[in-house]
Amino acid sequence: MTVTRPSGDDLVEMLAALANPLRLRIVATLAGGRDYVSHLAREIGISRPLLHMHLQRLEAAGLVVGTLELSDDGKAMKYFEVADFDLHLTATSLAEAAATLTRSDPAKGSGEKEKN
Amino acid sequence: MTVTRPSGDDLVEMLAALANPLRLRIVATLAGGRDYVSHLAREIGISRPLLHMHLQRLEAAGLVVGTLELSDDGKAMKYFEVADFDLHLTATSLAEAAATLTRSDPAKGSGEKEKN
DNA sequence: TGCACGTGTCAGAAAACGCTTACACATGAA
DNA sequence: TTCATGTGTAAGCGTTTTCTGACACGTGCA
Repeated sequence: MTVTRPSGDDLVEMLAALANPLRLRIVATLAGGRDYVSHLAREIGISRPLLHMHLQRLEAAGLVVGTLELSDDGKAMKYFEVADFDLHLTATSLAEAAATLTRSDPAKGSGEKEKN
Repeated sequence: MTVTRPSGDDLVEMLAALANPLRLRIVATLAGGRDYVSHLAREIGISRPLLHMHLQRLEAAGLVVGTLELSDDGKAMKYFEVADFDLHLTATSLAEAAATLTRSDPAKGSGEKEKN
């Protein structure tokens, strides 16, 4: 498996997505096999809207992938599975990522168009 | 360097500490050498109280270490340096960590004393 | 005595986050 | 038609996070 090397902003988003016990559990459960939203919600023991929100965050970070499929009885099911990521976090690897950060850099002033 | 393998709760705390552009930049700067709070605040371009708060979070997560020292002219200086960590994040490694989570486990009910 | 430098901490506001409840729509089966 | 299943989404609310500003204390030096 190749090591993922995201940009600074992307890394922050991925870390923020993983820095939550519920979302960590969601990824862990999906690591055991793909599942659809309603069933996964029952499996973990949380409400479906809440799971929906967390899955959105995980998918936005590129950690899980969702695909809308049609079951045999014609129902629309959204299946999720974990993406193929491999993050390596070290002081030096973080320094490399931080060098590519575009937002919140008071030192560089407002180089970019950052609607902070 | 040995790979750090924290518990689920500790991992969440470490990830939360890193999931912030400013704190990522702080770690990156400290990776280039130890520094004391006031100087580091000027270096990064943020206020000292704000940096103080971020350093507290990073230290609580075990990512940086602070030591209070006395300079030659008798001033109390708090020097910070990065800790020696090496996190490896994979779907399976996250699953292992998630298995040790103690908080927010609706499936297990409230096994622990969790003042949620 | 006053200024410059270091430390720490507190109060308050704006924004983001986590969660519940309720609503909308679709399908197949009783 | 009604129920059970699946989907999505919006409103509301309490908590946490993030940040500024002001205060406290200490030392050395002009």
